[in-house]
Amino acid sequence: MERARQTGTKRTSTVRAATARVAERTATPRERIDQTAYELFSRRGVRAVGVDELVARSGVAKMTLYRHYASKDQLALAFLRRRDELWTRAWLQAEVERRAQAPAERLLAVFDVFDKWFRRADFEGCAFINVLLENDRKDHPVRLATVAHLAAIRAFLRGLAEQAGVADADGFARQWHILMKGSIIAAGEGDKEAALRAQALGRLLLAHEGIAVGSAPRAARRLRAR
Amino acid sequence: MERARQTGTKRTSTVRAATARVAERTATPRERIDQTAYELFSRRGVRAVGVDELVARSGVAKMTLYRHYASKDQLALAFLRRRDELWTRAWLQAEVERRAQAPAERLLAVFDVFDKWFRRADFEGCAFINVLLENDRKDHPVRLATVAHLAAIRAFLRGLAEQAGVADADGFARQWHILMKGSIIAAGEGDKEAALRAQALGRLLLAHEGIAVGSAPRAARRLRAR
DNA sequence: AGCTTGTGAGACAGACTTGTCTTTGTTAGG
DNA sequence: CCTAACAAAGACAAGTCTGTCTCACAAGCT
Repeated sequence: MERARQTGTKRTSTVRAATARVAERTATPRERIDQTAYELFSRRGVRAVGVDELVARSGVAKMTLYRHYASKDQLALAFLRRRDELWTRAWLQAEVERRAQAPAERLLAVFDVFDKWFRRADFEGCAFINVLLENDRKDHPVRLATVAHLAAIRAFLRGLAEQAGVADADGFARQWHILMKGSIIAAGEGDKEAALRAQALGRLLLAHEGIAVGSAPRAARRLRAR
Repeated sequence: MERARQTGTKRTSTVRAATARVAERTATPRERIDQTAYELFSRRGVRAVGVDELVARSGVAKMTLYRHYASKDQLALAFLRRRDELWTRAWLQAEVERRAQAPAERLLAVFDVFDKWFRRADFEGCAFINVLLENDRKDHPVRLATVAHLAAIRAFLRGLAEQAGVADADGFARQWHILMKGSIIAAGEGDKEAALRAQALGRLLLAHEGIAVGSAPRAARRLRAR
């Protein structure tokens, strides 16, 4: 079984070998831990990142980490909360609300934001889905937390659906979320147009609900025309 | 970090402790290995299953496994081929073709098959997605194989789309696959109605392509009515 | 009978895992 | 200035991981 896990930085045989620092040296140890955990867990999942690497890259002593977090699981839970703050709220929701005003337009804007995300060279996939699937036991607290954070995304969608006047806002939000998750997996396979494909399906759903939206933006029309 | 990985059978501290046999004793060692790997990898992914457990549950010596497969990665590749044979072709495709004749009806039947799958108590998720996401390196051979197997599923969808007279059959198949993958993740979160939600979106897409299909089956109408 | 081949059982190596402990600074507050 | 608290570095424990090795045994073939 191959065990190399280099993420850009080369790694020698020993764990402690020159691993690039991920967090600034100026921040407090706690902040360096959180920052490093965020970047490593986001990209590779919780399981694939060891405490040793985390400690080495944040430039912090292992005992310092274990003083702030009782276990790696606790750190994982803190990471998921941070991901919810930074990714779901400060990024996805904020970008969506910045790009459109009307609720239906905001729902469609989700996929405009995804489109830019999928085209980034360092596209990392959805950390919640990654952590959800890497945990086989259904009752594991880390897994339960990811399910809750995914439900929080759905709550945002449901709010928009209600504002848009959808009858069954919960069912609508679950359908919209299926489009989002499906497109993220497709993007992980390498399909960079996945967001536009999902958005086209979203337009059909909005139309079926009798909700008017503006004409398709240029990018979506380009996809349809090819 | 919790490390327990019990899957129904209780496990004591030592790996070799009484683990239930998964494969019949009558089969050849090679068959017992393949059978055990299929069941364990399908349910928990490759990473989470150790060679020791694999060996204990198949009732085979470790050296016997390593005589047939040079490494765990090679065994994982064999598993993916077997999953393609048993899950994709002998199960999904066969069930779809059994349930409907017309290509558009067969596309919709995918979600009828998924519906029964999602409601099974031992629903295990899509092994291809699981293996895809548990491997961070994009060039890893196991990851490349999963991408190929997912593309094989899409090829089946594309064939049906062509028969149904869809103009852009590849784009259509990718959209349909997004619905499938999204619904699988939703089912993994616990939404047992996910297949019907995705099917409703599929109906909208077929209608948009100008393809006539029969009325919604009882289950889908029930979902819409609630 | 003798020999080859495959097999089960298990010890073992070397690396990696999480988490604890000790020792040596270093820094901030009184 | 002195002390208390925090932190860095790293050894260490106990267990896991993949993969190799030996040894005994059993079936099939010549």
